[in-house]
Amino acid sequence: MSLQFVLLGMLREPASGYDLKQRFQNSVRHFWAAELAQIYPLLARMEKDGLLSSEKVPSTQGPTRKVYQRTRAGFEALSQWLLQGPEVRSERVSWLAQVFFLSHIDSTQRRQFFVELKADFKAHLGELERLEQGWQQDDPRYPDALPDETFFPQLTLRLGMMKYRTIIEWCDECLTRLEARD
Amino acid sequence: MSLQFVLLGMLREPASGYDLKQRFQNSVRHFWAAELAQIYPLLARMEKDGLLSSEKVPSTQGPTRKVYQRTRAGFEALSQWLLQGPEVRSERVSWLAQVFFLSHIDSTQRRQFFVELKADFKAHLGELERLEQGWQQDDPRYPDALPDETFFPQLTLRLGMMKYRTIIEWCDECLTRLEARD
DNA sequence: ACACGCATGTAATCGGTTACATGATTGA
DNA sequence: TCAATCATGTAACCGATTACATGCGTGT
Repeated sequence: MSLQFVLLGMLREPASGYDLKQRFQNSVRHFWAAELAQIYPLLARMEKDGLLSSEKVPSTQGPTRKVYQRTRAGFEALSQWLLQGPEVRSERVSWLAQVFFLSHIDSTQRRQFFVELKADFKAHLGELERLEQGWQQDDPRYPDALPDETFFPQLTLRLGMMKYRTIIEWCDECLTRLEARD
Repeated sequence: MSLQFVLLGMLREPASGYDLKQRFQNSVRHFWAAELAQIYPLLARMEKDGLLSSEKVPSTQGPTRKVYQRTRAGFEALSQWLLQGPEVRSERVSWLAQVFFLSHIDSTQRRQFFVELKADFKAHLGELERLEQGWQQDDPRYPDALPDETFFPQLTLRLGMMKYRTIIEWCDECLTRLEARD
């Protein structure tokens, strides 16, 4: 049910489903993704539940837009979610499961696996670093004097980079240890 | 579909659904979880697909056990999965989403959030550290002279600890930065 | 003429969780 | 007697993915 709260959080300013999907791309994408096919029905249900209100706004191109707003109840639900404390759920990381069983393939393939893994996460890290540079250039208050609404997003960005760097470091470590064993 | 491959990987030696669930608890639990209600039907389907074979073995207590074995095709499927390279999928981390929107609650509650988060991950780290100590005491070859079947699991354990330590470090950083802002 | 971006949605399916049903043996 | 462990499964539901359907406006 967290998508509901993510949508509520993103509706600081009114937006359509289409808008929200865009907002996902350049903010929470690294720890939360959602498709339009999931967003549209959920918005409808949230309106029915009184968490959102909507109004139709004609569009310059395409069908009329349905622009949603947070209601008072919506805001309450959001803060309740945050006040409940951190929601730490068990995650599923398939590439870690693959590492766990990597003894089933031969040693060149094993090394290759870590090389690819490292490349993947280097690419992810690069994306975040570019994002950071953008923010840095756009706002001289970056990072510690930022207003609350961007300071907390910045914290998540920072953890993302730290996490990716640990994984890259670990890949290197694995590669040297594998070579030492061969 | 990764659960399928995790099961194939765990079936290095024959096991029942119930056994497999136990094996989850003390090995892959930190990056993959599964309930019996998901395991039983999946095992049945995998047998139908020719990846597993089963035989009924009477039990000392409870109903007769259904013990599964990997077939040749099952082994092929597993190595194919590993040879395809790392499966890096987008993850959903709800507590990070909460941090992203944390500006919606007041500053004491915000700090409280990070305190709880840190405690949660310290507990997780503790579990892994205890697991490591056990392995260390059981096998003098730990960690670099271990046989392949336990060396790779050990790598995943190590990354788990590294990841949790970065998160804890980040929590501390967030707390000092928040105090500096207030 | 055709592809692309805007903008809305539905339907089928899949992976996972929660709750329920059954029944034997063992130990407090 | 009662709870726990062993051991199998089914059913209902929920969250997420993939595929499909529709149609306007703009630029090549």
